[in-house]
Amino acid sequence: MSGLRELNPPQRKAVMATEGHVLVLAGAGSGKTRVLTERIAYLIEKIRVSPARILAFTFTNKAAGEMRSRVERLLARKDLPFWVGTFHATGVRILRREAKHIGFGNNFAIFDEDDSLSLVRDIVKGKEWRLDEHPPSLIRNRISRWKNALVPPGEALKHARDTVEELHAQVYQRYSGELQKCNALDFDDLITRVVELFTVHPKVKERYARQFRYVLVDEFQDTNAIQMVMIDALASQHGNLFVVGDDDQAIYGWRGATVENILQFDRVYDDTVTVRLEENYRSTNRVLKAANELIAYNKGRKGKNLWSSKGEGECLQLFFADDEIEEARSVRETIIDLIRSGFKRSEIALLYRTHAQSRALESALRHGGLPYQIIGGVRFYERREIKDLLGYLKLVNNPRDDVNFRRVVNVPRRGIGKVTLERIEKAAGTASLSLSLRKKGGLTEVPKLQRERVEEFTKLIATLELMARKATAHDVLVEIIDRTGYREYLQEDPKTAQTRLENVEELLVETHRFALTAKDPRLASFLEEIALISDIDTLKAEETVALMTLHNSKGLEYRAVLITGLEDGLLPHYSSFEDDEELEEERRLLYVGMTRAKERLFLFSSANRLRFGNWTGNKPSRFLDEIPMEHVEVTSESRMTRAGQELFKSIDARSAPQEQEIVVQSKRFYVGADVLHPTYGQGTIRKVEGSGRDMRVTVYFPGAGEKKFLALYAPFQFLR
DNA sequence: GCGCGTGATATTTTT
DNA sequence: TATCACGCGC
Repeated sequence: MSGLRELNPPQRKAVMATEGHVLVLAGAGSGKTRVLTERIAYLIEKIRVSPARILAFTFTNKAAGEMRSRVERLLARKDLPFWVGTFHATGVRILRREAKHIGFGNNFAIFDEDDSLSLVRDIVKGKEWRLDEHPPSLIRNRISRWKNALVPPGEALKHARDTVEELHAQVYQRYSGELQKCNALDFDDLITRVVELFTVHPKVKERYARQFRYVLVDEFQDTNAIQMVMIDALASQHGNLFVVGDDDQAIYGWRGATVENILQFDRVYDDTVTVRLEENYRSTNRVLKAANELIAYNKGRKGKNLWSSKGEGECLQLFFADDEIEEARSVRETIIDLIRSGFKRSEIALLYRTHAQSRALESALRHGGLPYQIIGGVRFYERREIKDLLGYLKLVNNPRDDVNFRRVVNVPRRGIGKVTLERIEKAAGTASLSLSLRKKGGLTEVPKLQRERVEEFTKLIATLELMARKATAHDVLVEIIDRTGYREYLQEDPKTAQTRLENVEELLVETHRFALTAKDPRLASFLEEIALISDIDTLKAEETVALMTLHNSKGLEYRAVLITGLEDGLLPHYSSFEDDEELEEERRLLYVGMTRAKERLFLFSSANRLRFGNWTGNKPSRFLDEIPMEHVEVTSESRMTRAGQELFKSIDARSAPQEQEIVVQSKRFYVGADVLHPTYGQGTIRKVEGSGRDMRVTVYFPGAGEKKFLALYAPFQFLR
């Protein structure tokens, strides 16, 4: 345990406060992963806790894997049986054992977003509603919200607030029935069903709560209400709950995450010990100060001030471009310069607000011959050909999966169209499609030719199913591609054939790799792995520049970070303009991006952008006004562009102490604010009078008494 | 049952 | 720009 000595005092406190409720407010780069791993190691080695009695939640599978290997390295042991995983993965783990209590087989399938959406779409179609009048994604969202509020399908109708919602409630009811029929759970179920299980079967809950003597949660600011219920249940027996988070990095409010979990924690558990980690080990002070000043504009926060002993560092660089092509070009040149000055490609990240922005950037990088990897975007597993093949694999793994039956029954085309499918459904009644077809003689209404085709398909699936019991996922996939003539089918369209075939090959490589490395190489295990995989989990340790959204950059760090698209409408995004809280979340998003940088931070803003094939104009992000210009160098190229010239006028105006600046700054002058004065030291604002240029503040300094200042010229630093 | 043309629509972020 | 639902004609 030599690691303990290397921790700073608050970190050590966080590691060693093993009993009761502990809330760690961990600023960006303050070593929270370190604290988590040291704490687990400490529990196992010093407190002598059996590893199986420790449960840790992480935000991604990748983080879970890293945490496990770091703990094992610390203790120089292998295969420690402590639980670490995402909420979803942990939910699956529990539900696999307890499925019978909630009326499912323990071999239940997991419906991904797409399966679940298809099911909603099928239900809407089945009701003969128009898809454009009843958008499946909207309904799916509504269902998700009901589920997360623990409203069962039977009661949704009562909760519906208008006639449209009443229709959605009908879909919800049907949707639940269909899931049951398919022996499948959707993403929401993986958590809500655990909570339901614990409510209906307190004995089961008790068993788990007794097992887990210590529960730890990372990225606590991005947990939602139902996850909190799950955490609380699991920690209910021993009451040893350790959560780590940073309210300034909460970026999943739109997904139902609530900072209230952090803000209320010490009120919910009155034995809470709070530890603050404010020393940053990641970034230089320029980066940190710029980020601190920006985030200080947010109101709803606990407040903290990060500092670093890493030295001043280099200025941030800001580049204004006329359009996104020029922006991409300067991104490329910046990266090339960085590499020339000794940066490795893998030490550089390129971030943006929306996936759509990656196009221009990718093309510039390709032209510069710069290898990159892109996280997310059009995801591999969402491509048509991959979905088809996975559809087969899913159906083979779980013949009750009607959603994937419908997806693949006529792919490649085998003459089973709409009408035949309807007849199959009618004949099946309430039974699942694939299974009912295995009984002879049901399809009397289907013409002979079609019936033979259906029988052939049924036989194919049954054969593959038999095979899948022993064979690897890879072998089953090879068989599917062969038997269905899937390659030939893709070749029918010469325009897309090549890329699609390459994707199929990639899937084959993927399953092959899985067959060689996985503990259980069989189909079910493969499908489970890919169901829970997240974009960021696919980030490979390669010598490439990483491209990703700001959301995906959470938890990562890079020597150099480039953030593009600092424009009003993009960052902050349009959708947040109306709502202060959403605007604050956008600000946090930029804060998260900025604090990923260890040494160099580059910001890019473009005056024009191509949207749906039309050029549209954008103003520079309002957040740029909130980053103090003393830490920022506007690149000389910007002076050359039209956009840059315009902007210079406003920046020059801004750097002179004028009305505008005071308006922006004024919200920082309020009674009770702590300030630091170069000669008088620390003080507190007692009084604020007037506004704009004439604003006066009275400050009380313990060493020097009360002093009055004109806010405009007050040489304060603000403390929190 | 299938293919094709047309027009509407999308880009916010995702476990 | 790229994709997809829809409807028509074969």
